[in-house]
Amino acid sequence: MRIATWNINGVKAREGALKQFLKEHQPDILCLQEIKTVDEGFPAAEIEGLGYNVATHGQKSWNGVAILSKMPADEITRGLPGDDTDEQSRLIEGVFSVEGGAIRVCNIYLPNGNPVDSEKFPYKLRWMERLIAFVEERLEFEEPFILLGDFNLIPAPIDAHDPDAWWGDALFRPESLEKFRALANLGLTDALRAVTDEPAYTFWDFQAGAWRRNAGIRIDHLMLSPQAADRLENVTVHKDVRGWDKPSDHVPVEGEFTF
DNA sequence: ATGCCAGGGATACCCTGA
Repeated sequence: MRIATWNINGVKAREGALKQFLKEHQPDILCLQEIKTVDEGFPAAEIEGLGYNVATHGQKSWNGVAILSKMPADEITRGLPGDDTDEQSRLIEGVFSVEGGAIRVCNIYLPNGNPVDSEKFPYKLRWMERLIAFVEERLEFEEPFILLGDFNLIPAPIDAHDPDAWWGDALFRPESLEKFRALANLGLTDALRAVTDEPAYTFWDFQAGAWRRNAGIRIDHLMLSPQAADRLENVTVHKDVRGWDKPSDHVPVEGEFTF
């Protein structure tokens, strides 16, 4: 089974690219972030026409996440617990039956957190604390659990073309990375780093010729419970997608599993 | 220190992203 994540940066602007990717690669599950629409605005009929089930957790203008899957989900959960006042749509989780059991796929769009002297940075850190509590509970199930999406976190200097340029940024601040390590230390494996020690970027800014200069960062991740990590075969970063017409600034990252 | 570019929504010399 192949499970992918892609920050699509607006599903309405990217409908053509989304269809092309689904047709070319046929992932079993594709998790989207930044759909930037309410549920009713998602082109569900078109995607269902390609053989996918669609579950969305949308929001007007910003954020919004979705899970596309060839098999229907047994269960869908929307929203991150822990703060009833948080209205941002940044988490959707699906449970899927596989041979011999079930897998749980949790799709997140973790807050960016910039600028760090604004409310956005403490919101990011609090969101990560809520995520850690949520994942801790999920791991108690001791089942294949895949936490994937746009983490807005650069895990290590190797994950940036120019790490010095990111010093002080919310994506690379010590406070942010400390929480990322706390999350990983619950027992999650960074899938990409389980298969390669080489740089592999997933985001290139639209600005300043970042793509042309390969000035990228790795911020889209698949984090695996032990039961999922045991079944990991390979990870593919679909870098070519960044070169398509009217691309998103992120590219799809796909994990291949034996279930 | 700022804008670079892009999408959204309603058309704003505006907001957000990373």
